[in-house]
Amino acid sequence: MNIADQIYSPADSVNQDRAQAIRDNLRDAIVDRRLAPGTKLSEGEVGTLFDVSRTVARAALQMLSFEGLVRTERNRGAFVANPSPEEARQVFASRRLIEPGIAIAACGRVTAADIVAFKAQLDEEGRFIAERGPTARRSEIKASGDFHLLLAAVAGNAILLRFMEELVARSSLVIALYGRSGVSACGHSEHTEIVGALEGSDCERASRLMLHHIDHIEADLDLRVRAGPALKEALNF
Amino acid sequence: MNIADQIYSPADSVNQDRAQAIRDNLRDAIVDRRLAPGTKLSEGEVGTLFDVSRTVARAALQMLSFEGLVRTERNRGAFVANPSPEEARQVFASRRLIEPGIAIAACGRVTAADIVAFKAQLDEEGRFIAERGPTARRSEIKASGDFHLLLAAVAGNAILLRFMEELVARSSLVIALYGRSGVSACGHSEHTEIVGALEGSDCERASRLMLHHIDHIEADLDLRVRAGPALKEALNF
DNA sequence: TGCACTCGAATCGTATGCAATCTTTTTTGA
DNA sequence: TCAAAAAAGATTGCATACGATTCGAGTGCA
Repeated sequence: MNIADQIYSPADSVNQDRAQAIRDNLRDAIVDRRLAPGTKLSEGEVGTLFDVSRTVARAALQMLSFEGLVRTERNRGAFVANPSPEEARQVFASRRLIEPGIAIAACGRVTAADIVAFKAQLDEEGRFIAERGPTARRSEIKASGDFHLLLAAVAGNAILLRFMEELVARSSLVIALYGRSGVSACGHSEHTEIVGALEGSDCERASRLMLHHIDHIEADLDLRVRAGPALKEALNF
Repeated sequence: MNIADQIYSPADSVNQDRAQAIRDNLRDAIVDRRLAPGTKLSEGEVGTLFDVSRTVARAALQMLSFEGLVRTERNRGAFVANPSPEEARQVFASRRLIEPGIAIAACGRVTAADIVAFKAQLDEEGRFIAERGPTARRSEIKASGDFHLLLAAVAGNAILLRFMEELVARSSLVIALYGRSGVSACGHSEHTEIVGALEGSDCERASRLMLHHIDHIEADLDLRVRAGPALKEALNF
């Protein structure tokens, strides 16, 4: 359990029903790539898997569809989203627009307690990076996304936090598809630098570092279309 | 029918099912204030009203809930959202962060055809402002929101467009609750100026004008808490 | 009169069933 | 042998049914 979760999960989990829990579960599975893009998620299958009726499974899939993590086709079913290069660009364009501003907002509101939380977060990231094995890799991916979410949480705007949740999740999908280095391309050292800027209340620098950071992540992608989308689709089943 | 709709509706309406249509209908009703904040939207009522089963009505309400236009309470029902002053501030903080960037993006991509569309949009706004009566007022509110959506559509980023759809809708709700001047506070002349900047390819100016524009809208609000949220709730039924 | 309690109406949460639609396989004819 | 048509199978879209929960009115008791 990480800090960012502790901040924004309560509002979510207290919130509603079983559908939410299933959504969270599937979301995590998609984000840390246990579910490959294109994987079919039939209502019945999800239902039996979580031991609920199709009604509830359907609601969970609908939520994921709103977040852009799942694409639904009428009378065909739901599939883990398979973002096109163009969508990938839009995800990162959105992050470039929003996250520097979030960094500034967070910088203006950050408390000593927040800094402690950030340090803990960085430690956790570092631990997973040091470890070996696919489980550690998955945790590392999640942790590096959680850094950005923690920043958004500190910024104190629930709406922007939700937008960031969506963008971070979709980024993970994009990196899974188009990342060059198999590992999470989210530089740990850059996160550390950003926290340093926050600690020094150098908001302008925090913002600039964030922008560069996003550029670096995107630069690690190979956004050329590969083999045409039709074939790509075909390969996924 | 306005231009912005023509741009982004197809993807929506082709998309799914009847639930989407009901969502659009309710959304419009909320946005142009035929449904007051706090109004109860029971699944059964919505279902009979649109002549569908509760299943479909429920799906529509779930969508609205994701967009923040409707608040649902477990085992109690759905209500038109009643944003607090704090939420209102967050809506506008988000817009201040995003829309100047959208203005720049739009400025860099705007075509002659887009300019024509903008002019048509401005004309429509002007027409509704000149007209009298509640219907014209509602159309005016919608049109002034559509200006911002058209700009986002021109910017060419589907993700940001969706974010803006949500923010514009919630803004309308906020203005309904906290607006000082009964009328839409979205200055028509400022829209005109922004289009002028776009036409002259003065991106920096377009961005600056947008920021001021948002500030002006927010400045027209009275965000003091009135009589406590509990009483406010009580007054709504 | 005031308070606690019980009962009932309304509404939601969830499961299930049937029809419609899409996909795949089989059959049929050239 | 191959292509086109037809049937079978799987999955979704939607409606309906039933249990669970909440809120409020009415009742009994102090």
